[in-house]
Amino acid sequence: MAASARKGYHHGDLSNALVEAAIELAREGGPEAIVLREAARRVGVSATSAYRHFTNHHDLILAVKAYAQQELTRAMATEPVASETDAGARALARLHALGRGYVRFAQTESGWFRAAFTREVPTAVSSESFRLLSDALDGLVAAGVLPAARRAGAETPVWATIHGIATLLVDGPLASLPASEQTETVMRTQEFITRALMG
Amino acid sequence: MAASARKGYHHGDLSNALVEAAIELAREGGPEAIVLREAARRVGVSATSAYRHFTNHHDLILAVKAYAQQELTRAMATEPVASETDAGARALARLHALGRGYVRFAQTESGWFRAAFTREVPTAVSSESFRLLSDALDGLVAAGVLPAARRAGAETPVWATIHGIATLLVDGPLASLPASEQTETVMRTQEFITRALMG
DNA sequence: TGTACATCAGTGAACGCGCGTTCACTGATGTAC
DNA sequence: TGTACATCAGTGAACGCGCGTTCACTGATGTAC
Repeated sequence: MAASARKGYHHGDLSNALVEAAIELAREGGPEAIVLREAARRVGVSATSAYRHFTNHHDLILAVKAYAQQELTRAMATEPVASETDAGARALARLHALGRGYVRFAQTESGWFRAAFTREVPTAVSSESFRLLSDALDGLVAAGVLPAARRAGAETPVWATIHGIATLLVDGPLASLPASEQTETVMRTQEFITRALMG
Repeated sequence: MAASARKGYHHGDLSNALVEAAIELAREGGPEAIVLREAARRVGVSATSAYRHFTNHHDLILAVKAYAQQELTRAMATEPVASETDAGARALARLHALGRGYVRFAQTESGWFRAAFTREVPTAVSSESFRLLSDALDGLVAAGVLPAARRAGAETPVWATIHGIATLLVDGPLASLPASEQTETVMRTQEFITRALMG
């Protein structure tokens, strides 16, 4: 059911309605499931009408990809942070929360997660989520727990590690692991990151 | 050009010829490019004939995926190892070579790399490449450079890190980085792993 | 050594599918006078 | 306040595409007697 039902011949908010339908398709089946005709069908509109609002199929996918990236960022930002009294531990807890949010998003919204990284439509790094990570690393330095000499360029290896575990668990050969082992694996990976940064 | 040209009505080695053609398709365009009809076309045979050797399209993809995993393992195993005199450094060099091989394979044969991890046809972990990693980690313990207490379950975080960087570089948002920065990034990631294991 | 016959490995035509996209159109809306 | 008309946002029919797969078939091969 589309967010805004039609009122008459003109829809009024078709562009948004189509994107919303496409987002739902991606949620259910990942980026491959973003089918222009199906999105139009769900909104209750002819397939052709989409071309008044998007230049083509890729354009629609792009909109969904942007949304999925934004949701990933939100999952990272809203993941609860373990409360700690020590400043160093607090900074570390913040970093871990980002990682947990990332992996959890991949697990609970794997369709969106895959859409956020679809090759179909190449995009640059989402600067927002990269910023969250940067800030958390800065926090580690400020708390005196990460040597400043190691700070430069630390984002990428941390990101790679979390992205790797998320991908392997959700999309890859570790998907068949029982849930308890998946959790265990994620925790070990977080410890791994901790040690790499300040071990 | 198929490896074994036809001689008459019967091909003689059609099953292999089709797999080889499919492997080449994947090399050029990744797993999505594995098209049964196209493989048959390249071998010079009717599309229908494939069904004498494979139950369906997925079956063909599976064969290609297995091959790609095997090639990945081979790339890891054949990557030159930096020579070191110290036993600890030697063990570490071995681990680094595996990672370099992994990333290099992803970069130079990205079609195969993606095929090795295609969701289209789910498979378990390739035990061979996992074994290489296990052995390298055992080597670190034997050389006294990785504390035995940290050995258990170390494979996954290391794998995740390398897999993550490979994926981001080849398939993802880091693909647009200039080559020199890519190399730099991979090196930093290797150091990151080193520190996590023995820092 | 020859022959009947089962089996195997190919063939070509066709089906059904669903997609993205184009085209000429029409109904609704808003603006100039 | 009413009307002409440009513009905007929809429509339905159709195209072309290429895919995986099924079907009834035929040519080649090998084995039993």
